[in-house]
Amino acid sequence: MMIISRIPEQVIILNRIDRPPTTTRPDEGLKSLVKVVRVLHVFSRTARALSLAEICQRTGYPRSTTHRLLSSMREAGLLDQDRNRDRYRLGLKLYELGNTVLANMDLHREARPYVEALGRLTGQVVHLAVFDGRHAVVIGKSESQIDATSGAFLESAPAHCTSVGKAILAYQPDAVLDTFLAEGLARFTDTTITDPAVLRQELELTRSRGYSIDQAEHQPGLNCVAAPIRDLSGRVFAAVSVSGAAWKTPPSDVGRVAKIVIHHADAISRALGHGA
Amino acid sequence: MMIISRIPEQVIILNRIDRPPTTTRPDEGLKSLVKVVRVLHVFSRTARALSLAEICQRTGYPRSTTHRLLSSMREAGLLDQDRNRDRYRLGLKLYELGNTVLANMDLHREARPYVEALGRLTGQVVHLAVFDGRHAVVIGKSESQIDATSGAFLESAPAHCTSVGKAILAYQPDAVLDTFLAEGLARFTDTTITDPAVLRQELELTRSRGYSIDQAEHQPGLNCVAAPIRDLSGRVFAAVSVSGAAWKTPPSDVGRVAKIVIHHADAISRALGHGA
DNA sequence: CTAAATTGTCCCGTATACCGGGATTCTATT
DNA sequence: AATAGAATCCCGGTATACGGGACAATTTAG
Repeated sequence: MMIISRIPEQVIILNRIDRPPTTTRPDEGLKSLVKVVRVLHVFSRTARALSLAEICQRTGYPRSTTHRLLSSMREAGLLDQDRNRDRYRLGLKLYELGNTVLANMDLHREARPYVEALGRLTGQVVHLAVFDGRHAVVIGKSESQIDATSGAFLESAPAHCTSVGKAILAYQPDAVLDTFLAEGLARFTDTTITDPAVLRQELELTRSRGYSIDQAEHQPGLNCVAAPIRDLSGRVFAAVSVSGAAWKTPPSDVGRVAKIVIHHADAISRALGHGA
Repeated sequence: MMIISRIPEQVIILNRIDRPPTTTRPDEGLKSLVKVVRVLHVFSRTARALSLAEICQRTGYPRSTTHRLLSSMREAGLLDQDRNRDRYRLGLKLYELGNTVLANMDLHREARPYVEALGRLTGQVVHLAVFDGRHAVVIGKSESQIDATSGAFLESAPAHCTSVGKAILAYQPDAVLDTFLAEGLARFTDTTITDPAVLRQELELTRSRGYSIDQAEHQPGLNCVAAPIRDLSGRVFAAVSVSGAAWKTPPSDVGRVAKIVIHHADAISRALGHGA
């Protein structure tokens, strides 16, 4: 008995005419997928394992719905469940997918020549890093380019106390920055920025001049200058930096070095298709 | 034997007679989520960027459906799209989620004492690694335990030529192994196993004796012995190994060392809740 | 340069797959 | 053993996603 849908046939023709931009909402698409992603985002480094009730509370979804959702996600491998009746956590499959993302980045190939050139030009160590929401993960280095497809070293450091981290952070949407700040800013040296308000100012400054600096905020005696790299959709997702011992890099040099770093970073962005 | 549904209601019969016409299966849950995951799995290290048509072809879904699906996934951040009308690839958000999975693993905490004990007992270097579908990623080492929450080094090597890799691979479901083999086995030394059939045999052997060995298959002159680690659902997802210079470890020692490695690996599994 | 073929996007009625209140079962606590 | 609280299951009703097909934007062929 389906009496539900009975739409007047006359209206149909008119449909094509009215194409006012306001009526067509950005329509988030599949409703269930929105829910799934929402659930995934409930997990974080401080919320590693959550019960059904906790997930309900944080998402606002009804218990029954959430339960079905979680079961399906577990079945699909997006979530793992501690034993049979216990808490949920992010699934191992996500780790696998994440590593595939990293391995498939064009950044490895495209950035190599620029990273090496930058190393030769400055005579200092150059780092290439991507952002994972919390850390700046180093995927390339002058003199020892990393090849993610055949085994590699990966080094990572918190984003708030490294030049690459701040260069990326400065261009993230507010939501990302808020999430980042929510987990706290650990101190590493006596110059590490641990006050969220101060960091926001620092990022503002970084945006305004186009490059970031690290004054021994992670490792004592080590200064760095970094500039952001954009993917072909224009989003900042990586950065390059030049590092040097503090006593070897007088403040007067920073501006000069920064220009070179920015130039190379922009070249990498272009190689990735940004603005093409 | 199997009673599918215990609802012998006579009343309902009129309304929905056909209960088990097509779906007698354990009901995979949200249909759309199954599709989403299927699409995610179409991507791999050899299929980095795919067009709508290619994805349709590989999944078998109709164009229209796939298009809607891809749009929603892009909106959700699960996929990124090169420019506006171009290919799709796995989204950066997946990388972020993957790193969260790694950071949230109890393995870091729980395994540390056992890894260190194993290092003291054998006097050799001990590695703790997890599997990402392709590589064995080292997340812990005797003498220098890695803390994923505050910055770290990660070293990874292909699974087919390391003891940790083979220990994990030996216990993976067929589908995972097939995917792994499909991308080829790179040669590193003259003992590296590059023939899929030979590797399958080797894994069979590994299963039967409970530990794996690496006879200089990745680095010349370096032998290793590894044993699998299970999470609390019983799945093998990690392994520990002991490495030593080939000339220092006579074949007669392998059995003795393997026993110790297995013992510690099992202890870690238990600490994670396996069999509790 | 035009035409044909291919590929991406949009529309819409329909069928179905999901929603969520509430009953039921299971586990933890007193 | 009894109670409370959480997780799981059920089922009617309806919102939602499906997918054929039209249309638009490319690319390739002529």
